[in-house]
Amino acid sequence: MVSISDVAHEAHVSKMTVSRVINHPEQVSPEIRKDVQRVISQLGYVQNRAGRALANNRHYNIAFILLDNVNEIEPYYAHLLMHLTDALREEGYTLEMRHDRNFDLTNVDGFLICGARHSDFTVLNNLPIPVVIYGTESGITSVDIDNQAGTLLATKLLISQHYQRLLFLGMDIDEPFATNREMGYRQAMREADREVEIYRLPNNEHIVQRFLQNDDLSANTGIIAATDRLGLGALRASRQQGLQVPDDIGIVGFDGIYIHQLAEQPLTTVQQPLKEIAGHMVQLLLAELSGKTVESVYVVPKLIHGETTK
Amino acid sequence: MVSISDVAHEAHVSKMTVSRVINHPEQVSPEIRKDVQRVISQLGYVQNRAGRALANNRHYNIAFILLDNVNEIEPYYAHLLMHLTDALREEGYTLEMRHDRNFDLTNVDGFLICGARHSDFTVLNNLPIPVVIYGTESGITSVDIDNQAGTLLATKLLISQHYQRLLFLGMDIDEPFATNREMGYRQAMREADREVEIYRLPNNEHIVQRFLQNDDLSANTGIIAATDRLGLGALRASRQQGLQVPDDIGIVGFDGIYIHQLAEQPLTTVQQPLKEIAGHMVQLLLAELSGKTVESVYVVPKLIHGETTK
DNA sequence: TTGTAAGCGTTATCAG
DNA sequence: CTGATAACGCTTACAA
Repeated sequence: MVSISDVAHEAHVSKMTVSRVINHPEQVSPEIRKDVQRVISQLGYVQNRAGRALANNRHYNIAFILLDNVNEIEPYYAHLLMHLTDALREEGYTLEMRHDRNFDLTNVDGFLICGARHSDFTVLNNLPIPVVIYGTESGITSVDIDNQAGTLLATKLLISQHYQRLLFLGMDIDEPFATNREMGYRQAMREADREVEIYRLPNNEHIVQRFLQNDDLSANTGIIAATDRLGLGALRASRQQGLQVPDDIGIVGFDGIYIHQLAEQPLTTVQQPLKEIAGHMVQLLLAELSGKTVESVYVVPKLIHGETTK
Repeated sequence: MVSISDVAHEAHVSKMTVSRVINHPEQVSPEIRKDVQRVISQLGYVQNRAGRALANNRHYNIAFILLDNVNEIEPYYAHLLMHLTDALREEGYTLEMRHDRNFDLTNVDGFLICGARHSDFTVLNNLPIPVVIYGTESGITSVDIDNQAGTLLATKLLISQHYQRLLFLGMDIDEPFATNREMGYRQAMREADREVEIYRLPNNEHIVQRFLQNDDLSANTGIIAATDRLGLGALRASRQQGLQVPDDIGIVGFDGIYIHQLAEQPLTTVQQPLKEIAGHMVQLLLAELSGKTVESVYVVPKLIHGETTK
């Protein structure tokens, strides 16, 4: 493996000059800089991360902690992970995968956290290294979609398509994203001067389907679902009752990764822009690492039109 | 952060003795060893990986490369990843996520690869660091399920449940796992002295469903699908034709992660034991890293009984 | 069995 | 703008 010394020797400069060309190029005279850069690419030199880590008292390693139950891991985590990986790699960082609540600080510069529940936040708030969560919680740097804006879009779409009864399938958990998705629906209904109708259920398509069996979904019902899995259950219940989607029933899901495509009819859904989210998470974390104060970021999600709305 | 020197000082020994207690405890006298261990846990000392990496010319970092198209990432990769993470972490290694074909050797001790296609193997064969793939390819250390044994099980199940027409829904790609799954079906049919009926399709439930619409699935058909997505398409086609599953039609999928549970009726499927696979992959890679010669491993998958067989 | 010295590759600091 | 030196935390080789 070619080291910085090899480059220095070959370029007839000191190791420090090479180091500077890499880290503070503006501090090196143009000619020498060019020369060193040429030698670097000629020799195929790449920084040794261990050496740099030791010198900088940094590890160039970020732990990505997925706190959801392994058996409940939704496909979109895999996509978020890939995007985080890319974003970190571009900045010279490694992503270390984890899924425990130890928050072990060993050999890690910061945490990216996903699936954290309310009960985790006291711990997270007191960690001595930077943390960015995917979700919403005051006091912690976070990136999230504007969940309320998402269901607002969804509900308005169904209103504009003249569905009469408009019901919301929410989640039976008390987490900000769940509450916010419900609020978007409430807001749209209020603005349209319509009566709300809300059910809160576990995030499982089979349960939803069974639940809606007992409900006469009569024609012209619009269903705003807090997740694609809930939407999928609604779709199945509708078809089971012999109703046509989207002619009789309109359905909009939420999340827009994988499940909406796998459904019997592709779901119209509010899509989480995971690449954008990952980018923000990494940028915020790196900013915190370099000592800056940062503000949480909220991204407005977009409607993806499938075949469950007109 | 507490370092090896702190421990050495506190325990009134040299750094080397501490190092030995960690790496070669048998070389240290019992009393001193105990004493040092006490100090270690008292101070909460943990090895700095960068220091160790630099001294050992190792990085303690393994790249996990997911070569499938990002948009086609199946949920089971997320699970495999989690298990690989755990297994590596237990051995003191970090998992670095990647999904490109650069095979960049920088700061990495080995590769774990997933989704490699035939065309990748010439490159993989000539890498200067250990590689373990998930899949089958002679010449490269690999871990795989015995795909043929899996479809053999699946086919035998449907035969034993007295389905008359037994058709195989295979994939339209020319990769060993696809071929082997087809061979398991062929073997079972040969042994039962039955005629084979094989269709090869893209791995997409919508396409399969459309394809089978034109086929009169008349009662008593058993369908062996090469993947759960294909099985899901078969399930939908059956229901669309008004046939009862599993009374009229029996279906067995393959993979057994996520999709089989999301289906309208939980699919009977051949499940990939991902935790076991991840464990083998890591063990083989570490063995190679320590210079041992190793043999590829094949794991026999198990049938999971859902509601698409009797 | 234990300790000393040197070095892994990099960068911060300070001197020129 | 450039270079010499020391230091980061750890381990190998050698000495005691």
